[in-house]
Amino acid sequence: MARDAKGRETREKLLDGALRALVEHGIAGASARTVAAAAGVNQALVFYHFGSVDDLLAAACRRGAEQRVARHRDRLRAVTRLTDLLAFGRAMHAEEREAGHVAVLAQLLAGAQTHPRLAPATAAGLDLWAEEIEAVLRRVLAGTPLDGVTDPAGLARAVAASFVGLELYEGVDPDGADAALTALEQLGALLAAVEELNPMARKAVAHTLRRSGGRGR
Amino acid sequence: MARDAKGRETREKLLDGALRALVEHGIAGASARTVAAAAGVNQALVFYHFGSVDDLLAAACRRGAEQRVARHRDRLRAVTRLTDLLAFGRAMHAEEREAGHVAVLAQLLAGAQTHPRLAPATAAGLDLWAEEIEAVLRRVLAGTPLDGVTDPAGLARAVAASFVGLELYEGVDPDGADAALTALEQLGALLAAVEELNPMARKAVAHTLRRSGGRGR
DNA sequence: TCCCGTTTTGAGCGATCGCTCAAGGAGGAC
DNA sequence: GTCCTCCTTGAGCGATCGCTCAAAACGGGA
Repeated sequence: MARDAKGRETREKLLDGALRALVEHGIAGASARTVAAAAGVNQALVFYHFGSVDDLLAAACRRGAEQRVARHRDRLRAVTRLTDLLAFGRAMHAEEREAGHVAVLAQLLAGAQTHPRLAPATAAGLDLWAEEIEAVLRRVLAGTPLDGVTDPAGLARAVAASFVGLELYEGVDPDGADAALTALEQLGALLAAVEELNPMARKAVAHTLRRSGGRGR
Repeated sequence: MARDAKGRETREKLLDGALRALVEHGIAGASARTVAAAAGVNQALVFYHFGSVDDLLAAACRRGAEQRVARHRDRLRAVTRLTDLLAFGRAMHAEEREAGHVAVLAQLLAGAQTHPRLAPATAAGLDLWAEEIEAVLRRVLAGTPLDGVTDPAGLARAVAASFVGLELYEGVDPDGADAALTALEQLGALLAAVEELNPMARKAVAHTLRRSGGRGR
């Protein structure tokens, strides 16, 4: 093994171990010893390489979010309609669950409420997702009556936040979470239906949207 | 103090202290000692009255959800339009935040992923909210083109889950959470606009909805 | 070969964890 | 008064926490 590659490999092991420990034991059980055990290294290396447990978890959060986005980026970018976006969300969620990656970001978000050092990392992880979703939304909404009415950046954040909530929900009530996802798909069908309206009806919708202010409430 | 009222008062103090400790220290910091300190009682009473820390937190979760629903039930039931529902959500969230009640349910949901004893209580707490929201949705959606297209029970769960996600989001990125809420309000304006369409356009929307299947995807 | 900087190790520090326990109030029944 | 039951207390158990440290192991340059 090359000299300079040793420390780097250990860091990789610790980051992977941190994500695995978060899935398995939650934020409360992700201690230096459990993370190191999951990584197969000595627990003192957590502090040698990352300084503290919180800093390791923050780094793992960034890495986890990047990996997850990378796993699904191609399919997310292939989305062209709102209903496809929801179908993508359901499929991605099922796959992540199958692979045991679920709720890591949610655990870190919960921990960030009381561990200030985790907040920037979790916010960055969410933003990574939100930016991907925002790009899709901008493309999907362009030309529809919704264009210019809804803020794509805000909507993307809402979608990202909702997904975190749904992942947590699924952990305590899978059936309820499934019903929620189905209802959202039905809601997406409404938005898609507006796109498919005949020109006159579509014009009426657009007009009503403008008249209602387009700024909510 | 009457004989039978002593234990009951201690239990009340512990439940309140548990909620306060959850807000202040998060699920990871809500130990028997911190909860008892917040309640102003001896830590051994946690185990005398509730058996374990997890059982106390579960009871506090139920109580917290009930109290929160009770605090806002009147105004929630006064909601008659979808846009009012979102405005209510934003106002309730701001009030709860002001009062320091935010993210308790979110903390418990995160903890429930790895503490099986918490899962039923958090699921029940979410359901309490979802049922209130579901009743409002049934009333609000009745007679609109959305009636019969979207499942009110599932949609209510989606709303409840999304709100949990948004509370967590706000803890790490207040501006992003605010943008998300605004975007949702804009989305609500679209649904409201459909309600306000002229009869012909509205009929076209309803027809398109039926043609698109009404079951999502 | 020896040296030196990096990495790894296992022991151990003080603090906190969930929980138990023996001991002692504080009413109410008699 | 004497019980009896419920409630409360402070000490303390073993385990785990984040983190530190001295010493060993290792690999490359001289």
